[in-house]
Amino acid sequence: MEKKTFYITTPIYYPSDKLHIGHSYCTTATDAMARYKRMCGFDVMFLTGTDEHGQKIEEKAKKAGVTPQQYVDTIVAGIRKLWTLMNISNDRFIRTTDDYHMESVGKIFKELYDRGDIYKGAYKGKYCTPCESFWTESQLVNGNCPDCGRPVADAQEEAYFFRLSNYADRILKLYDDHPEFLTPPSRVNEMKAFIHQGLEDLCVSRTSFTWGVPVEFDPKHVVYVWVDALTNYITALGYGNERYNDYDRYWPADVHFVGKEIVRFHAIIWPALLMALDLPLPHRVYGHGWLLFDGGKMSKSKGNVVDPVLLCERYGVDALRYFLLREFPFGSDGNFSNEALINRINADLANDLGNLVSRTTAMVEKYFGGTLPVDRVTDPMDGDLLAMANELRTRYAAQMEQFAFQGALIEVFKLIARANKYIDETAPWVLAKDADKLPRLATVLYNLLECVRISAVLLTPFIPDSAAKILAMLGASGEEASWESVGSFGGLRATPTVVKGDNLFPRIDMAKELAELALAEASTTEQGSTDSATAPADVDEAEISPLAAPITLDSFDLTDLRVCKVVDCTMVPKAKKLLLLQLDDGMGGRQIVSSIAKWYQPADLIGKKIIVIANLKPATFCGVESQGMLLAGDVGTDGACKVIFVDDAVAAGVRIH
RNA sequence: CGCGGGGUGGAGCAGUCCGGUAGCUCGUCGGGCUCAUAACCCGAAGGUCGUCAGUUCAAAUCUGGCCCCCGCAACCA
Repeated sequence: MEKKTFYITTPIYYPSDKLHIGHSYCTTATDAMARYKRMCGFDVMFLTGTDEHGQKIEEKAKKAGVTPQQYVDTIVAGIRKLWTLMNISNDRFIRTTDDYHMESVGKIFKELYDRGDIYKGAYKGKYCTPCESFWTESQLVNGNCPDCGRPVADAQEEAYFFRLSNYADRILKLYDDHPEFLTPPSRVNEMKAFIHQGLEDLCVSRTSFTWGVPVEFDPKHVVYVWVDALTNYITALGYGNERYNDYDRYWPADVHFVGKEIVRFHAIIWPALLMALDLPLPHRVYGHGWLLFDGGKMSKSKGNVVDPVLLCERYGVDALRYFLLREFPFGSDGNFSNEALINRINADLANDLGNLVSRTTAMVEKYFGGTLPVDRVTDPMDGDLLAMANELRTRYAAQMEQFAFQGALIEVFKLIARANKYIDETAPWVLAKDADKLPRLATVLYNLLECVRISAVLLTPFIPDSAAKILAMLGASGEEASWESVGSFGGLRATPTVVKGDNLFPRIDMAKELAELALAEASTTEQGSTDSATAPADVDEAEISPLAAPITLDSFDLTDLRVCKVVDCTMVPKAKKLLLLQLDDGMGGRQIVSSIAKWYQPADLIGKKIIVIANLKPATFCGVESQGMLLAGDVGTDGACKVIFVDDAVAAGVRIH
């Protein structure tokens, strides 16, 4: 009989920068699911890859002085290395710059055009002639070109459009007919609301850049992201190309794992494209949550991007994989913190699992020289443990089938905790003192080994290397390490031989580690960019950023600092973070905007004297011009700051030097 | 009325779809054990589940209003 297939994908990532922990999260989850399904006997296809075209890459490459292809090649090499490091078991890796993919995209675009689902229209926007760039309303800064600041003009560009609007009804029906299509369910409401706002046809080609798949029948156009990126899920199987021949075998996909920010593309645009092509739809799309850092979104400018490579090096791949999938419910956002990571490693992996393995194997060696004898004496007090072990696989599977990684791991660790308790209840060290009790002792230790074995098998998708080490200590391989063998208690042979290994997960000294981690992250951040040093994690003293490069007095004099009196202060309309300050600068007055509304009320500032960079080029925020910047010192990790106030004796307008 | 997520013991979270004794980890306090990675086991303190109202025999859970926090949206001066 043919094995049942299971096709699972991650999004293809955009290689404009190094990947961060958020990408690792999604990919690790996908990997765990793929490994789980393989263990259950499915013929699994696990696909990941990179989305490499587009204007942004083109620009980045230009800045770096390399070709776009050279640029992405470097980044993609890093990504593949990261997945190797993290033990990701993808079966295939697709790049949208792969020739076979580009060939397929060309054909798909043409087919959609021939079917009438793609038509030629005009893309309206704002055009900056000197920069030769199109911008949307929302990209403009103060109504001007965001690059050069010069005025833009209404313009239109010829473009091809996909008739997305035609599919609104069919997509709504899809959600109703197949409630499992998009999960968790909260995402469905969001999509319905979006569709009800009215779907517009989708721009699927551009002429303003060239880094993409050319439109075969109109070569000044390149295919824009949607048709190029989303179709990777079928081109990687060989749809429209000769490179692979797996489309019939694996399509439709069983599940696309995607971040919640791209649910819309996968739950609206992708099904619409497939409908237009008359192809079957994926069974499920799962929109997982984000990892937040200190409650805020990770971003480069906040300096809180967490580097997965660094964490793997310090704690091991399995510890990181375990943490990511145990700490956070997959469908919701989660707060990443170094403290939580270390805490989780210590509490679960070191204290509970690692220590259980250690104490169990140590006792088998100590009391029986490593091999259990065959004589047994059971006791009613074993019942609870055995019942739990018997049920575990069923409970675990129920969670895994819902992509509830956290729930599945909680189930396994309930057995691990129960086993630790069982040691206390049975007190093997007491049994060991009485030769008559040795059969009972052997039973106790067998029960423990068996629980360890079942746990290790079920943990394999999450912590593959460590689970393998545990099974090796028990001498369990082949059938004794199989999914079938953990369906009920007793799969381990009666007289196992055990070899105690090294500590699987050494305990981590929290205080010491947090301090070192803060330093390590700071140094990687500095290498990567000019961003200020990363936020200190639970370190008492504020982190002091490194001294800037020396300057001359002349260069300092370029900065005109003035004492200004705050005459009036109000909130900027429609802005949450901005205060508008009217200042007496001794030169007729000026206004500045400052993003300190979170920490200062207008009343806190009125009448005070502050220092302003007075010759800073004016800029506009939320439609309000700011003619300078006030000085303030950071006091927190979230941008909190204290304004520098000046002694009232200094008159407004005085230059600071 | 811009869109979305969230508010549960000191901290971080589960539970909310499918109402029925409020659970987990860490921390604190007390006890036990000595096989083990100063780990493990037991016990205790600590919560009006943001708030107001409604439905119900019964609400963290369902309904409506309000408050607060966060992300995104032209807000990193």
